[in-house]
Amino acid sequence: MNKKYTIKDIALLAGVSKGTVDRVLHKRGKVSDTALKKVTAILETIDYKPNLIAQNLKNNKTYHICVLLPDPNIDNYWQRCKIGILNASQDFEPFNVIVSIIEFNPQFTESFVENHQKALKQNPDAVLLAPLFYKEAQTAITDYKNLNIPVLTFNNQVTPITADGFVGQDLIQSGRVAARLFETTIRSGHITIIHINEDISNAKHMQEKESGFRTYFESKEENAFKISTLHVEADKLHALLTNYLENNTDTKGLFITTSKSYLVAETLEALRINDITLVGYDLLDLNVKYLNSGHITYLINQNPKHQAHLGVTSLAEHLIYQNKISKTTYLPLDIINSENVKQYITN
Amino acid sequence: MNKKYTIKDIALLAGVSKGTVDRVLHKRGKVSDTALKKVTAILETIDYKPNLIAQNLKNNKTYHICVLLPDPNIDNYWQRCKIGILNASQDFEPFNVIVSIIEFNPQFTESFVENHQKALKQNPDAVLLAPLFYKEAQTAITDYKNLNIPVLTFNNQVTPITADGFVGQDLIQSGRVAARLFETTIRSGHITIIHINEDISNAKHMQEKESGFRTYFESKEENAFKISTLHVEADKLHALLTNYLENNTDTKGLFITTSKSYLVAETLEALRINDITLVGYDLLDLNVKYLNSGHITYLINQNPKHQAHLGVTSLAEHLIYQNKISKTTYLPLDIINSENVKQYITN
DNA sequence: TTGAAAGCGCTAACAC
DNA sequence: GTGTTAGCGCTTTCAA
Repeated sequence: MNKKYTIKDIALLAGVSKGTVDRVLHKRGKVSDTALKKVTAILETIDYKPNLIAQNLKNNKTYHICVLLPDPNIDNYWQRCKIGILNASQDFEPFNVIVSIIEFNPQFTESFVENHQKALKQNPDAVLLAPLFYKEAQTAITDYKNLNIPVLTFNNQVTPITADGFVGQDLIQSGRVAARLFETTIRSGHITIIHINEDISNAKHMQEKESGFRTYFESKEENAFKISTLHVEADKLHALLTNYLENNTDTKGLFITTSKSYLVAETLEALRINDITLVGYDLLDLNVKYLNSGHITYLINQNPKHQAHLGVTSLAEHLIYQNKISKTTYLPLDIINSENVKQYITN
Repeated sequence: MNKKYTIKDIALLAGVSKGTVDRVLHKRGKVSDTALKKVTAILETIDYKPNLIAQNLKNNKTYHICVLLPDPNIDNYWQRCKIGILNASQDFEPFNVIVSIIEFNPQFTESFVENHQKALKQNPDAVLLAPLFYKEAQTAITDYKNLNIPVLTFNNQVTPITADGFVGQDLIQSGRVAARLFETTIRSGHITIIHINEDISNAKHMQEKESGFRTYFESKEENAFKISTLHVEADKLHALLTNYLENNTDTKGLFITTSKSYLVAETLEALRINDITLVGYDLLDLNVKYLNSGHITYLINQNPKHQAHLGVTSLAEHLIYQNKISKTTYLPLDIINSENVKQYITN
């Protein structure tokens, strides 16, 4: 029988008081050798698990988690992150965890720095942040560490970073997923990787995806593909791509490394091109529209909502239950086509 | 300021005792009109949310959830379900929820009936079951309903079923996902749907997938595909398929509606056929092996682990927090290729 | 009909 | 060092 033991039971068995048992369990010292031995002896024979509920009932302190992320109004990608954060926030409300969201402008490092200061002032018990800017993020993390505040990063993995953990995706592998999709869909031919630069903060992201993409093909014995790379500013994309496609009529695939693949789809639609396989990222409304129209063949879901949710959950459980924060958590790389997109959006 | 109100606060504000407030909150009657009015007046002005933790601390009754599923040793598909159940079980251990797993033999209806009786004897507070056999499942559900025990079904959606809810996948849509995968990979040609019958319990499953698969192509303006269907017993598959492929050299795709696609891959490997696109279901070890070797092109993940986890979670939260059990929960239809399979297995 | 009081399991302050 | 005690928020019993 696996009876549920309580502190009271242990105290009774060991012939000491609850207080002593508590001191032993929490290694708070001030316990005689004999008492210590008696209690540990009991603890070894039974399977004692503290009642986490009761533990937290007493703890009427409220925990404060601060999340630092880009303003979804400036970059829509972050909207779903915000939803994930709000959901997680609700989950932990009964445990007296409050989550405050601070938004910065992803176009300016100054905005990040400034809002990081704002976060510091709130004196949070834990911080979740999107380390868009390498240097500034590093400094911010050091600030928190000095104050002994646990920090978790998400979405952008910047190594070597000194945060307590990271939640996100393996971007190299994500490039390989795209590569394999092209391999099965077009089998051979010319594929162009398009990096759409809106702001510098994405550079690392895009580069890793390209690296995974290329090495996938390079590691094959026979490589039937020709790979090119194109860097474009969002506002010049239409003109440049139109021109590019005219000069590269052998183009069979386009791999867009950011969430702006709808911009490319718009161009293809305008040019009435239907025979190019387009693989991009993220379930933005506009991307989904073009996925359904067939202009985008596959989207890889970076699952921002789940990332953020997991980040908050991980920190909350660390605060409440003293759970360890795992160093690296990689989320699945979801492959989305027109037929399975619905469930990913509604969930 | 959104202060956290407690029953004590309300009692103080209303000038009554905690007991009375509690009676009002739980509509247990035995409250005078005046007291009732005073308390409800207060409740309307403030935002009171009971502390779920404290609520459950008192509840030293343990909840018992019973899960009825096929023996994973007989059909390996259910192994990951079991893991999901055990995980969820751990999550709710602190809340005094115990989960017992009862396994039946999916090859015999009698085994289901017999084990259902075993479950009944345990007098559980809630039941999660895989309704493999329509008629017998229906009877079982009625039994539980008569005893006022909430029942959730998972994995197999059998309509019209009278359970309180269902967790699983949209199988029609799942067939459409496969169809779209073939459309992008082979563009045109002959595809054969293979139903591998091990036992009758899968019939409905396979039929729905086929239906979704076919209607996807039928709804297109121009249909470049020829679709055939093949029913095979597992032990006769190799011989029959070898023969079939000899007589149907135009075969470009094979869609396997069960988790046994590795059997087909074995045959293709033996015949040294590499140019047939194979789409199957589920991340069984053997399937993953052939996914990595390239004999299987895509797998659709039915996510048994998540299904079962969600089922147990949903029931546990119903018992603990009186959460409603949602009528239908559809999980995402994950598309898996050799490059993203890893994250799905380890998570 | 109502308030007072005990107690769920755990923690922490406080006497001894 | 150690036991006792009060209290976290809520439920439930019991007297009044």
